[in-house]
Amino acid sequence: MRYPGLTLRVLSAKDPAMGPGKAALIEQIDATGSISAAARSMDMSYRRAWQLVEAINLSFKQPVVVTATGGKRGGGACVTEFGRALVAQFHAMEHKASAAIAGDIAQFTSNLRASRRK
Amino acid sequence: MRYPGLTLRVLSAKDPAMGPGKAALIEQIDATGSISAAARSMDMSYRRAWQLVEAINLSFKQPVVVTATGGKRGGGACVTEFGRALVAQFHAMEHKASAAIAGDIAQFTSNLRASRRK
DNA sequence: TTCCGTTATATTTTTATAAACATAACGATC
DNA sequence: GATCGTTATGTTTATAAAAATATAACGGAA
Repeated sequence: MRYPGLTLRVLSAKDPAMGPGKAALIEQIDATGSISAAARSMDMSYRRAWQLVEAINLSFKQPVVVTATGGKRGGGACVTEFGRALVAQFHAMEHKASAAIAGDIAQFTSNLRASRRK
Repeated sequence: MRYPGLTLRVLSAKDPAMGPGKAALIEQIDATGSISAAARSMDMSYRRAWQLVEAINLSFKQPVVVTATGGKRGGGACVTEFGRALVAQFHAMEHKASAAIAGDIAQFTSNLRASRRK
């Protein structure tokens, strides 16, 4: 769901270990089995995706994505059970927080001006 | 309150009309009576603060900050009652959302590695 | 009419971020 | 040992964001 004109960062960090973008990347890696395929599907450069994966793995005590090089299909990447649980918990937090303020959204957005042109 | 290693954007927008930074700026303008004093207190350039104020006022149907030029003390800026209500509601939403996931935070952050040194 | 601190705005410069490009290494398969 | 798609990494270029710099205008007060 998309809300116009409002950013509510309930939690913040200068260099967050997890966020909407990283969660989406992990899910695409899980769906495709490789960093490069995930990057393609998200219209992201492989380099950027790989750097995000590196940052994610360095942030947590346990690995979130494990990779393999070479082999019959060139290699690949897998999301660990720990990683899946992490993403699931992240989404659960999103939903809880979102539900808690659902009633306020309409009131708030009613004050927004209809989008001005350029 | 500050949480490490996690960004949870419950609401998002490409060009948000309101967020933590803008709310803080409005509060400083309200406390100091001028955009320039607010900018100084936040270690922000006057230009940047003014641009944020302009964007805020353009975003909402009613003015949030009203300004005056010249005069005995050079001019100044005031936050409208509408603006104060807006900021109050924003913080109320922050608190509601934060409270809704307070129980998940400790669990989540326990998975974070102790901050690696550069 | 000169002074002051502020609002308001344009222009330039710097910095940070992202993108683009290039290439090495891996290892199973044939 | 040649091939293939992937991981892994360095280097360069382009773009965007921020900062710095500069200046005009405002309008009371002295």
